[in-house]
Amino acid sequence: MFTKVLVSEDMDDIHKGVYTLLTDIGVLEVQQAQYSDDAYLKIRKAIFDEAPYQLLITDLSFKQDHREQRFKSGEALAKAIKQEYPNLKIIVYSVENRLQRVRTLINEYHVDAYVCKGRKGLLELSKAITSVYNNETYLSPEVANALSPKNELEIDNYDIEILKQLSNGLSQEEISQYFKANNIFPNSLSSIEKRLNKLRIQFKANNAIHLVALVKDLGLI
Amino acid sequence: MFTKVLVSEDMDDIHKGVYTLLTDIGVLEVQQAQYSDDAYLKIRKAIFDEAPYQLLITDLSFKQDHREQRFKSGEALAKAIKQEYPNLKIIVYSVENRLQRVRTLINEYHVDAYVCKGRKGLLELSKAITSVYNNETYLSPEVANALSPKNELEIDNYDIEILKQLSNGLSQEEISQYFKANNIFPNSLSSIEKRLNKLRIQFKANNAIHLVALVKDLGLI
DNA sequence: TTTAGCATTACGGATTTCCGTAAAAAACCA
DNA sequence: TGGTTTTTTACGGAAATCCGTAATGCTAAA
Repeated sequence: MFTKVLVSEDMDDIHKGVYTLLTDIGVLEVQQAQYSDDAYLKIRKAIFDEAPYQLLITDLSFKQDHREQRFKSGEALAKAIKQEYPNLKIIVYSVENRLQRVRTLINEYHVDAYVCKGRKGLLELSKAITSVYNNETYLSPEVANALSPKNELEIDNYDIEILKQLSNGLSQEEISQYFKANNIFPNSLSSIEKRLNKLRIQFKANNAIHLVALVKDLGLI
Repeated sequence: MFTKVLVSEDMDDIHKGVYTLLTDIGVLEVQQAQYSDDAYLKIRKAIFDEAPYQLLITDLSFKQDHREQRFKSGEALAKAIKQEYPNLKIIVYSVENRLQRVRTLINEYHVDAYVCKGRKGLLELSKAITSVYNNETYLSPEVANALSPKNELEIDNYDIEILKQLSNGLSQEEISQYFKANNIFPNSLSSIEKRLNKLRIQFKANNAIHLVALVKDLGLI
């Protein structure tokens, strides 16, 4: 079993639960980082001291306070860590259950497991730890189908960008201007209209307002 | 100190933190309910058995699963409980930090304390318990100013209703129809337009889409 | 009762969105 | 290469919005 684990989690009650779980399954050394930056520094230092962590369990979102953080989220942290230290296993433990985000974390950042906090969160976390220890990836049932594609048929970054700008108050004409200025294609007003129309149908939205409300609720933007 | 406390919280790790806190400060009997409906039933049963709880600590949002719940949220639970058993103290313990919701909970549902989950969540929860035990209300610092009015100058329920319907995909004309059908005044298209215009100015929104996006981010709808 | 002030409604024109069709351009493929 | 499909752009009319102004109605004060 792992012997040295870092838990990056800012809420102490959740950390308490994770901590007991880890000690229960025999992890000797469990450390907590309340800020994502602290986690990063601890990981570096541990490597420098030649006593590296074998596993990082991290939340995705951290409450803001006065301290300015270099890593704004667990996502950024995970990405950086995996790039620099691909050997360090990472389990993301979060309430977030958006498939899109899970997909990015697994496919692009190559984290080793994704566990949804929830009623059975700790139980699943324990499973995840075992799987990861055996070099397998693990996904909570709720997001298990995140990796099977064909889901929510292809909303790409271009779509997201339009929706974002729309929710920022730009008119379709202004979005067209903006795309032209930033060399994003296609960028004619007509294309923007067409794409929005496709999205409206896809999300069964009555109009652009409805559409933006829906995708905001889904967490796509 | 309280002797019998019910914690309505579906995540077992958070519950673990709260549980240790409660036993640490000397509460003898701590029970957990993972579903809001369970909490309601336990409270009723305890009263029926003449061993009522003195305090309910509840989250606001519960993860959904197959079991259909009568109370969709901690809000509904708190409201019902306080109406039927005003003597039972209630502390809401949630990540949610929208002033509007805190205001409703305190002013309309008369919960006794509102604590934001966060880095210092458990600490604040402990303070809240003491305050509530002394018949005082308690608010986390983050939401302390929720009760001072003059905030976000007068967005009333009528405004909220318009914004909600708008985000539901109704056109302004349809909202007018809807208001007429439900005897909400004013309900002419012109009045709706005017009110939306006021809101747009107030929130510095470029258009209706922008407006809805902004108020959704603020958690007003 | 009259009048002033405010809220509600009505109206009209400019702009934007919505939606279908079609031309132009680009990508694809024997 | 020429032909086909797909993508992008263009255009036009109907509907909805944005926005100012004006008419109507209601209430309270003089």
